[in-house]
Amino acid sequence: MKLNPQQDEAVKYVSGPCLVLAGAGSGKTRVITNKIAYLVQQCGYKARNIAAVTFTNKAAREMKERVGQTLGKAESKGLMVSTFHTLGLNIIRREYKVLGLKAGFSLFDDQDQMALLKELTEKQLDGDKDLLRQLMSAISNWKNDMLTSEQVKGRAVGEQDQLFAFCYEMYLKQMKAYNALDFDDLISLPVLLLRTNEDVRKRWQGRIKYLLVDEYQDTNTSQYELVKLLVGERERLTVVGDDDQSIYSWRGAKPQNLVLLGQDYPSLRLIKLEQNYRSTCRILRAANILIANNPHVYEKTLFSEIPEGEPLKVLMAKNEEHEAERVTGEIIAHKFLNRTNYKDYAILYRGNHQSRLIEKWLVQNKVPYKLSGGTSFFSRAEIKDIMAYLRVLVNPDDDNAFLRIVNTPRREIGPVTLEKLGSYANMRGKSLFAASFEMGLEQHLTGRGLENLQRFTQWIVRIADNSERGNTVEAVRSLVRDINYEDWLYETSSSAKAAEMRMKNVSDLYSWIVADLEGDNYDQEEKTLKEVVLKLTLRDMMERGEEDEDNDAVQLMTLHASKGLEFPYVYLLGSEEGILPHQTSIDEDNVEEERRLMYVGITRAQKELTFTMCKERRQYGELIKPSQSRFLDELPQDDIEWESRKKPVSAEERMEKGQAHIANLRAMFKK
DNA sequence: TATAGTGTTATTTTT
DNA sequence: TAACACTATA
Repeated sequence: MKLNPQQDEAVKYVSGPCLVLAGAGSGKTRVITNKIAYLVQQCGYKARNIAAVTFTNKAAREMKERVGQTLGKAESKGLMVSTFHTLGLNIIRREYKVLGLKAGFSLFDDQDQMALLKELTEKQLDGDKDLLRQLMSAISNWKNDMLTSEQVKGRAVGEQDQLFAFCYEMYLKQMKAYNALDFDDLISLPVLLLRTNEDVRKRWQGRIKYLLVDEYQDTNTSQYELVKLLVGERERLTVVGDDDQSIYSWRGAKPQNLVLLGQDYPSLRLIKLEQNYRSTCRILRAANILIANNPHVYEKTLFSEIPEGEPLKVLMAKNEEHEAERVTGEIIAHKFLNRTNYKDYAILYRGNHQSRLIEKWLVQNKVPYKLSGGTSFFSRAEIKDIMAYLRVLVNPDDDNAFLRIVNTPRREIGPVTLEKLGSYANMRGKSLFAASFEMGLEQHLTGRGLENLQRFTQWIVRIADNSERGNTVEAVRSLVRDINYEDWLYETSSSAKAAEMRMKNVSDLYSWIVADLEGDNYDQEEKTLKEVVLKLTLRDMMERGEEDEDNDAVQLMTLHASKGLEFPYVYLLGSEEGILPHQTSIDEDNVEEERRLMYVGITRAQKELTFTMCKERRQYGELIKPSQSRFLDELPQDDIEWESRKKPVSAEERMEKGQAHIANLRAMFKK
C-alpha cells in the first residue's frame, strides 16, 4: 500500500525536527518504520546511527521486526530500537564508572522498591500503606524532575513534606549501599551524566545521529530531557504522538511536552495524520465528537473512507450480573450470525475487577478468552526467587535479594539470626553478605546460626565464581539443581499440580533465556549472567513462541492496556458515571483524561462498538443506581442505538442458537 | 504447618 | 460485598 501525502511528507522530512501528530489508526508505525528505511536508503544514514524509542518492549520488538522486513537484516544491523529504559541502561552500562557504580549493579523493580521503602520507613510511616504508596510516587516524581534529596529538603514546607524528604534521603543512601538502581534511575542518571559531562555527551550525540520517539505524549520530564540531550544542536528528531491518547498522566507523563517541543525547537515541522484506516465512519464520528469536548493545542479531525457501518449500540443491563450475561450472549450470537472468530472480539473495561463476572459467564458458556494484565510472569513467587538468586550472584550486596533467598529453601537461618546479622551489618555499614565474613560477627552470632549462614555465603562465593565463566544458561540450571528448588516447590505448594506449574514456570524462564541468548540481541561476548539479569528485570526478553493453538479467544483487558491495539468488535463495559468517568477523577476534576480513555476505547473498534451500562450495581457492599456516563450523552445520538430491555427474550434465544451452533461445531471437530 | 478467623480495602500500572 | 493478606491457634 502506498503512503498518503501526509505520511509521505512525514517520512521524507528529515532536515529538521518533526512532530507527527498521529490520530488513532492513522498508520503511525508505518511512518516510523518507513522513515527509518528512508533514512538508511536515501539519506545515507547508517543504521547504527539511528535510534528509535518506544515505551513498551512489545512496541520496540514489533518495530524492530517491521524495519527488518523493509530494510533487510544486513542494512538494519546496529539499529537501536528500544524502550527509553533500555536505552538508558545501555548508556549507564557503558558509563557506569563515571557514575560511581560498581560493576554488576542490581536493578530494582517496583516490588523491590516497595519492599525496601517499607523496611526503611517502618518507624516513620508506621506501616501505613497509603502513605507508603504516596511516598513511592513522590520519589518517582522527584527523580523524574531530577531533584536531589537536598533540593527536596529545601522545598519541603509541611511536616509530611519533611518526613518524605527524609525518607527519600534514606532511600537514596540505601540504594547506593546496595549498588542498586531503580527504573527511574535508568532515565535520570543518563540525563545527569549527559548534562554534566561533555565527553560523554559528545560521544552519544555522535552515536545517535537521528532519533525517533514513539508515543511522545507519554514522555515525562526526564525522558524529554534525555531526548533533548541526545539530539543536541543537530535537531535531527522525529516524534510521533497524539495528545488525545494521553492516558498516563497519573504516572508522570506530561502531554504538555508536545507544546514544549514547539517552544524548544522553533523550526519544528508539524505534520498531521488525519486519515484513519481502522474504523467505520460512524465509530470515528463518535470519537471525534466526544474528544471535541476536550481542549486541544493542535486541532485535528480524523476522517475515514471506510463506509458508514453499523450504528453504535448501548446495552442496558439490570445489574452487573446481567451485564456479563448480555455481553456473553451477544458475542455468542454475533459470532454465530457472522461466522467470525473469537479473537475478533474485545471486552474493555475501566478497572481490572470488572473482568471477574465476565470471566465467570464466558467460562460457563465455554467461550475461550484471553485476559491481559493481572499478575505477570515476573511477579510469580518462583520466578522472583530464582531472579533473587541470580541477582545475589551478580551483586552479593543486594540485601533485598539476599533476604529473599537466604532461607528459601530452608537453611535454618531464621529471623533471630538475620536480626543479629542485620544489626551488625548496619553497625559496620556493610551489606548482609559482606558482614557474614567479618570476624567481629562471632561476638554476636554463635553456633548453628553462624555456621549455617557462613556455609550459605561461602556457597554463594563459589557459585558466583563459576557462573561468571562458562555457559550462562547452564549456570542457571545447575543453580536450581544445587538448591533442590524442585523439592522445595513440592514441599511448599498446596498441591502437586501447583508445584508442577511453578516448576514449569521456572523452565520457561530457562527457555526464555536460551531464546534470548540465541537471538542476536547481544554484542559478541556480552552473554554474561550480568546482562541477562538486567534484561530479565526490564522484561526485555524475546517473545516466547508458544500459544498459537488456543489463540482464538475473546480479548479481555483494561482500557489502558488496549491502547495501540485494534479489534473488529468491541464491547465497552460500565459506561456509567462513577466508572467511566471514574469517581476519583470526577472528585479530582480530571474528567478530561477519562474522556481520552473513552476515546481510546472507541477508536479501538474497527466495525462495531457496543457500550454497556447497569441500572443497578453493587459497590463496596451497597447497592447504587448509577446514571449513564456523561460521555454517552456527548456522542452523536443519531449514530447510537439505545437498546433498553425490549427484547431480552430474543437475546436469550439467540444465545441458545449460538450455543447449539457451537455444540454442532464441537461434534464435527471430534469426528 | 495448615486452617480458620480477622482485618483491610477496593483505578489505571508501558519499565 | 468480596477478595485478599495477615495472624492466632491447634
